[in-house]
Amino acid sequence: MSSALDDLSRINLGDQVYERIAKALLTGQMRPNDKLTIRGLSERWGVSTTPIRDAIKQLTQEKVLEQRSPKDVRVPVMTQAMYLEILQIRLHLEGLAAERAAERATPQDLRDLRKLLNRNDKAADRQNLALATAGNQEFHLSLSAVADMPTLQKILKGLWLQMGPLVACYYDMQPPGLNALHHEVIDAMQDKSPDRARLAIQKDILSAKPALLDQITTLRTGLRDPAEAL
Amino acid sequence: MSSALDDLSRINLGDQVYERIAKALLTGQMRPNDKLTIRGLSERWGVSTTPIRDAIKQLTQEKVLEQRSPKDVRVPVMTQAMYLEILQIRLHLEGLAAERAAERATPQDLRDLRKLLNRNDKAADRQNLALATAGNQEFHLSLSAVADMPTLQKILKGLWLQMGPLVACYYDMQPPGLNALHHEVIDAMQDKSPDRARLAIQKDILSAKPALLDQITTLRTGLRDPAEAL
DNA sequence: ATTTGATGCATGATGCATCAAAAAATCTTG
DNA sequence: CAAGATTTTTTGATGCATCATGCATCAAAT
Repeated sequence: MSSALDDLSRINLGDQVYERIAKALLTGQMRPNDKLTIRGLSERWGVSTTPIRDAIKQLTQEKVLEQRSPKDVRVPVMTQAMYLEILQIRLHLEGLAAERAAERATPQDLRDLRKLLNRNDKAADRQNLALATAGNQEFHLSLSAVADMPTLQKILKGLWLQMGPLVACYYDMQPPGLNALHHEVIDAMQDKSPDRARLAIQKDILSAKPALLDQITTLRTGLRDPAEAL
Repeated sequence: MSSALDDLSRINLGDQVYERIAKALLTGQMRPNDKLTIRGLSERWGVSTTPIRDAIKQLTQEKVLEQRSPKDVRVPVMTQAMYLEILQIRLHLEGLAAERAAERATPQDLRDLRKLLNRNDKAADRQNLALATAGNQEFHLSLSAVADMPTLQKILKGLWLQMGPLVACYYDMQPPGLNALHHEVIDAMQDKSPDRARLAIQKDILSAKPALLDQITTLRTGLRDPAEAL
């Protein structure tokens, strides 16, 4: 299960810190507008400054973290424009991934995906937020894995990370339910219907749109500058 | 003209080194299979190890450079599979950029783009490879700029960097000519025809496909391991 | 009371020393 | 002469000291 994590102690510290920050963003342990400092995380996690600096630099470059000023790096507050842009990109790219995945999926791939979906459904039933959000993301990314498109997967991973804090905040108050559309994607893949698979995943992506737009407004008004309270 | 470059001395060294390596890749000064070492570049360019390390780390993470083993970072040799994957992604994303650009382009945008194309045509006439390749790339990226989609542009920039060494090798022996399809893209934008703009840019992207596939085969046979020469 | 300027602290950038791992070169042995 | 073992060299990762800069705080002047 943790084939990639077993070697965690072997790979370099910077990457470990990267994953740690990524996880914190995805699970809502780091919230929009939170400030990150090299020395702060260094002391908190007992790691020297260099690996922390590496990780923050990379995340900043990927736009997962935002550099507001030379010494002020924060978890970005998603704007509506940014969300809508990411949405368009995802519709195209995840649609592409679903198509190709439908063309290439092996019986084993389909079994694995169904197993994953069952796990997600159970997590949703039990209101296990962390597992449900992680599972949801894993499903979306696994399409590009089945499609055998590593470059595409890397791009999508980045986009998911950017949306991470927003989604985490949302699930925080509005836990996810079962996801029929995910099952429809797999059914389409099993029928070798790229078009249906694409449409299903696109519909799934769009289904979250209204709620996330709401969440964006909530966050931005909630985090409004105290000065505006006049 | 160099609004973003005036502050070059102000921004951090790591980013300067990043740009320098990027330029070297795009202009063919660094070739596929070339090995990069921190200390090597450090001495060559008179910069300390830290900024070089930063730049190489970021480029490696973006898959612009390839980490073959823990201490062996190289300019990747593009595979056919990788090229075809990037091609699919670009068809979708640059198509999207062209559509949105066509919807939003202002008269000023159109003037700027035409000016750019004229410059490119002249560069092609004069067989100025460096200018022609840079200009070609600038045109493609400017579509996402006009579309006002910064996230999309960042993704496309990364993909272009990945293809950089391949394109540089190709232009090296097969200089580019005028590009009628680029003009067609702008004409479509001026007519506010997103569909035509998308089709034109997609056609342009595909027009390079056969030649680049050839180039891939050439490179891979040319760089074949000496051991195979039995 | 408000604004402005000076001072000190926090912080990122950079350079460098050290260490362990990898690679290269050299030597040994069959 | 070849293949393996061993030594030497190269190299990336990490930690840390230093430096320049930005920010906040506080006091003084208006």
